[in-house]
Amino acid sequence: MSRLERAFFARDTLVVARDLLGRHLVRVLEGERITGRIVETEAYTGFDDQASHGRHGETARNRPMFGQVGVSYVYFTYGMHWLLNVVARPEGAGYPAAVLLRAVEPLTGLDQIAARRDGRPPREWTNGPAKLTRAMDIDGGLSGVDVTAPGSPLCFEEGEPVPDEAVQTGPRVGLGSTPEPWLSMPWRFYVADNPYVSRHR
DNA sequence: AGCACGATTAACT
DNA sequence: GTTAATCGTGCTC
Repeated sequence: MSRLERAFFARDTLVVARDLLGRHLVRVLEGERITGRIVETEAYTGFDDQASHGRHGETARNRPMFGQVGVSYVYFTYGMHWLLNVVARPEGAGYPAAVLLRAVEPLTGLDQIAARRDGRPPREWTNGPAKLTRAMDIDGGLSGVDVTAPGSPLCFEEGEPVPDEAVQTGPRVGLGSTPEPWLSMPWRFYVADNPYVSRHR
């Protein structure tokens, strides 16, 4: 299975978020591959997106969002959760942007995932942004990783693209007090009727 | 220096 | 449906 190259991520953030559906997220851990089929993403883009971590400018935390595309951005939130993004924007675009990985369908490394998600049914292993990082042992140490570099502990592979009729969109999740119109922008992408898409209120 | 809150989850009633 | 857990970040004083 071939790896997604830098050019894949050097496109409009919304296009990349959409195109990541059906692709495989690969975590190489102690020589073993934990992989999942991506079924849910969200786009965060531009200085004006009031929901994006990049909205107040560059800081030590959000630095990857301002850097090269195809690099991971992993951050800590709610005092206990790590969330995984990958930087994506057109070449030469002068703004921060990234795609949040919200849910995957487990494919390989099931034993490793099960061990990290002990006691829970498979459906709840990776159906949420913090669940998948827990399942795949992803934390802040994996922020700023070039996912297109050979031998990287994190990468993306071609997988099988999802046809338009199987793609659904909607507002992004968990934005709380974010003002309109950003609160309602349909920048969440997910595979229709897939049991691993995250559930929420 | 202090403080409110978050791109969430799991355990309750 | 409601709420506690838990702490780094970034804004305000």
